[in-house]
Amino acid sequence: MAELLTADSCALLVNDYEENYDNLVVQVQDVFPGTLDGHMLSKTAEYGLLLSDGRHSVLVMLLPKLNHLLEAKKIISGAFLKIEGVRCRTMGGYRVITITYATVIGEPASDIIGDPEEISLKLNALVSKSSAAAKPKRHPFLAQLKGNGRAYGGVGRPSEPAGSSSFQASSSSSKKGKIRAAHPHSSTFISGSMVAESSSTTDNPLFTDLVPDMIDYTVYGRIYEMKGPHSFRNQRSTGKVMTLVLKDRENNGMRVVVFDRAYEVMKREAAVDSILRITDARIQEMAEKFQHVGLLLNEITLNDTSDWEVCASDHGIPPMAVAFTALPLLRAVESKSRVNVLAIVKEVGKRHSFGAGQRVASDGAQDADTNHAPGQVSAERRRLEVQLVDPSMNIIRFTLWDKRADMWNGFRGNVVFLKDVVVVRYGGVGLTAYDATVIQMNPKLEGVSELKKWWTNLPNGSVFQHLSSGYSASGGLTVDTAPRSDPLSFKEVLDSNFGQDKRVDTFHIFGVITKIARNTTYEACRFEGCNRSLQKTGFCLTEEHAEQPENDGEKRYCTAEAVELPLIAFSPVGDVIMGTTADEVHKMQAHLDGPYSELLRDTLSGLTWFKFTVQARTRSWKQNNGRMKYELQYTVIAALKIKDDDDDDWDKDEDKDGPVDAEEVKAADTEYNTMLLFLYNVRAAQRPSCELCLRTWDNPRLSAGLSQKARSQSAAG
DNA sequence: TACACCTTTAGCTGCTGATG
DNA sequence: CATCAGCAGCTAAAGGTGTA
Repeated sequence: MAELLTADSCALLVNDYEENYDNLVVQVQDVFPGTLDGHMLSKTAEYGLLLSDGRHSVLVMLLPKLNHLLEAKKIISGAFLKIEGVRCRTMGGYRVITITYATVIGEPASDIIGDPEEISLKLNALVSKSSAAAKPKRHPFLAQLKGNGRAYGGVGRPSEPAGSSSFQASSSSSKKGKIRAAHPHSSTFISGSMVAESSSTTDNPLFTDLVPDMIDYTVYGRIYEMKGPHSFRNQRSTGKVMTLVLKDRENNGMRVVVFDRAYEVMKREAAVDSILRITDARIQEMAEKFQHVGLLLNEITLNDTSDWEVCASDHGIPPMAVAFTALPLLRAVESKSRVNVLAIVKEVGKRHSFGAGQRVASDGAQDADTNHAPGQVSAERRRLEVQLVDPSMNIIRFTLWDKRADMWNGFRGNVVFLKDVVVVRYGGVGLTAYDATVIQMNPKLEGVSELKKWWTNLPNGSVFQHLSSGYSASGGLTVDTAPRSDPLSFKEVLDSNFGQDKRVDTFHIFGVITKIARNTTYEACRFEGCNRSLQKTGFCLTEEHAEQPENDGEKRYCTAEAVELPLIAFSPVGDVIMGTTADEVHKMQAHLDGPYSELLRDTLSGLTWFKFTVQARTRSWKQNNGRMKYELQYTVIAALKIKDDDDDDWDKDEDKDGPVDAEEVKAADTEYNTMLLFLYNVRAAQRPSCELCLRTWDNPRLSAGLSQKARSQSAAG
């Protein structure tokens, strides 16, 4: 049995920063749940193993994805484990070894081979004599803060009394020698009997070297987190506080608490990823309630007298090591979760300006009484939509609001790093920047150059799959971004539950416009992205747009077109449908017999096929009688001219989401219903009633489906 | 004035839960 | 001199386009 074991494998695990092993076999001495103060460390249970090579034993963590080996009772005391993947970190002054890949070999032995002595994982950090030496630090993962020792027997074997030789205690029993704080690149190999040696870190101390009340030091760290400031109140005082998490060059996590004026300066000058120099700031033991996995047990506090600054140099601190969530995985992520994303900017939409009132709650109608009176001047809200891609060939929509939208400075092809971006579910999965979200263009992070290379070498005509079911028309995103590639027939749309209840669905349909109405334009605010009308009052009701730019007296026009189903298309999509800008259409409209009728004739020729991207959603609003009304609505959010015999302007390059060739058009012709787009006049006199709309369908089944849908929707309201 | 359609985030409140 | 919760869940507050 003993011959199975690899000699000195425990020492290898402790000292070697290798991540892969071919033939490292150890015996499982013990299995226990990883706890901190009696609590499981995370929602995913994490387990610790005491592994033995016959001479020594070492405490390791098991990556939760290997928990199935425990559940299957394969990893039990006495079992032999072939370790193939290992991750080794320094945390809280301890070596934390995590087994990332292992297989169980052979049959478990009935007893433990030899009389192994547990190797301490405590690093020989520099400590002051006053406090830290007297109060031994605790292993960040496995220490029992109440000093009860390791919690035995959680898995695979019956309960056993908590050993007096707790993990912490065993570190003090390291009579055999201490482990040197091995540098990752150090080739020094320590086997069997280990050499006590103190690290020479006085010149450039690590966070592990800091102890309470220490003075005469300077440390450097990279900001990983920035929270607050938020208000607090206690018996003695009230104030505001900001908390940072910094990591030093060996990835030790240090909490930094910023008080008083210091947080104002910090907020102004520093950001996530900034390097901070801190000199002689107060160090104190962290209150238990703030202790957290990955953080040292001491913290630094800064106030207005503290000596710190943001540095330009990284002082040897490696780039941020961040765990990213790949785009396709976001489909499975709970709404409102915060994730980190590294992706390529595929498209940047246009900033859209709209008002901030008259909100009807998306979930439930109860708070709809916050409705604003129409025509009242109100503040502006701005939205920007960005499409991100990664090598999974998926696209996701990233939304920014107001200041965040203004501050966006990314372009197509940029690598963007989003830290703590929020997963939202609105028409499929999307991302929204919240206050805490950190946005960095072209960051210095691992994986960035690979990502850039992937984007640069992407073959032309590559097809992306959209994870969001849609995006906003007002974002001005190009039509080559397809939420779904296959077009639906009208019947399929009408028979579906698209857009019902809280669903927001985006899909494609093919169609030919056969009827079009006049006077589909109105004079709009001249501020970019704002579609509000100037017609009634002569000024924009958005407060910030009160002063209209002169523009040589030129008016700016927007299209507000409604098409049947009922479909709705505003600028800029309306412009695509019309084949010209709303401004031009408006000029033409002045002379009905001139170019406008030509435009209509061309548009209605039946030769121009469109691929429409349509978004279905149920809208709700509060009626005057206090009851809610619901209506299913179809909005055109993108229109792509896919075939026009007379039109040489058809830009083939525009169609990047897959070939839309003659064959596809033909398929649409035969497979799908011919869609009659009746662009009716929004003016009352010429606006057909709903009944009239329905009668224009030549397919009675579709008409029936539509009117039934309309009935059921109004019945719901 | 009523109706139809567009649809988010910040900030506050109040609870958490093992232990004796 | 020492100061610090965190989170889920709820709610307020934020305009714009148009017609009848």
